[in-house]
Amino acid sequence: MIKLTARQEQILALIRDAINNTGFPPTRAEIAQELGFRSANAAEEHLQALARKGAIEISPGTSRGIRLLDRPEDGIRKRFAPSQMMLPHPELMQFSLPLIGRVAAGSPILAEEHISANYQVDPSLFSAKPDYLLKVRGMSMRDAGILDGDLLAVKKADSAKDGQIVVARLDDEVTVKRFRRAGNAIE
Amino acid sequence: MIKLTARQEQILALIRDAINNTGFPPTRAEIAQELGFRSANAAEEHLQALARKGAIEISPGTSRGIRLLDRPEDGIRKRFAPSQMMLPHPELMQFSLPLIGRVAAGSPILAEEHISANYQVDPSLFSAKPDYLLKVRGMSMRDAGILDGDLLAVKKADSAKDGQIVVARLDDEVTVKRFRRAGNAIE
DNA sequence: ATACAGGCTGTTTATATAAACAGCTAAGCC
DNA sequence: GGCTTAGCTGTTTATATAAACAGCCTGTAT
Repeated sequence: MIKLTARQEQILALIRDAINNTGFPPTRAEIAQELGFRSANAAEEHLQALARKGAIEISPGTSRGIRLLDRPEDGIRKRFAPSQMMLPHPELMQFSLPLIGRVAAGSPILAEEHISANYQVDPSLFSAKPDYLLKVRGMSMRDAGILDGDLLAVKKADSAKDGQIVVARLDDEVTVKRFRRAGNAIE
Repeated sequence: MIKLTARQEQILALIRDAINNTGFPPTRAEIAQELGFRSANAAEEHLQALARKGAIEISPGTSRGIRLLDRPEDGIRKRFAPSQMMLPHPELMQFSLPLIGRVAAGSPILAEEHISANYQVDPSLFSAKPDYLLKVRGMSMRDAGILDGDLLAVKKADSAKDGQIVVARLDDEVTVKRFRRAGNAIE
């Protein structure tokens, strides 16, 4: 797929969110409102650009006729679901991680109510057992290779080493960051 | 949920198919055409009936504003539990990490409803046990080697070191970022 | 310097769509 | 019979929505 601009990635993420949250794709007007555009035509042009680049497919003349052309990315479920039922040998056992969704300020991150799903995770992918999964929103960690929509396997810990990527809970916010302490300052 | 008539089940199946095939719910007219109705109002009434019985949810005034309300089976907890009950050998123990999905404002992040799947995760890949998994969306962390669709193992922590990549919760959204504190400001 | 793409505002228009209203039929129920 | 529910046809209307057209601005490549 042709590379997208940052703004186009944002539009794409917004469409994904809309589908996940409402069950159907957004209209041009809804996209414009969400991003603060004064004209819905800005959204229209972004959609055209995304279609040109193969990120989405547009059904002409159809309201909300936006289709994501992402990879299915369901291989995870296919790979792991069966193994869970079998559990033949301990060494082949897979483990299941809860995917944590968006959380409002003040609520415990590991509350059961925030678990949107459980995934079977391939043990060979991790050196230590994570405690849960987080879906990444936004592009702020692009430089660290963490992209919008990423699933973060989170492991609880009381301390973090310098340079480690951690999930920090600051006040009401949970943030994924690379831990780097400079004197008393925490980045 | 109130029991549906055969015809209503058919409508519901049609809606499901439409979403799976096109990516968005059908209009009244499309439902009518699919089933051979001469009037789209027949579809409208079926939708109203389905909404009354709790099978779907309708967004008034919204095109294709149909949302399926069937729970993707609450077997998440059931599937999740077994792997924890076995734990044959401590040293071979695998762990199950839940993939957290969408979470409404104010709800606990690890709620069962937010777990979209469970992944089998290899404990050997982590130095510490993550708490959950997050799926990365977008390319914002590309420079850190975290790509779209990646699973992030998130570990809860009370503090973060400078440079660490952390998961931050802003309002309703979870963002993965590199933790960087400059004086009182947190980037 | 000039062309061009990305990203917008603003306006307009044809049409897609939800949704109300009026009827009609068959089956079940008291 | 009178009443209700499911399941339709047919018509109408207000609005939601896609999509074209005209500009403007800012980089960046040529």
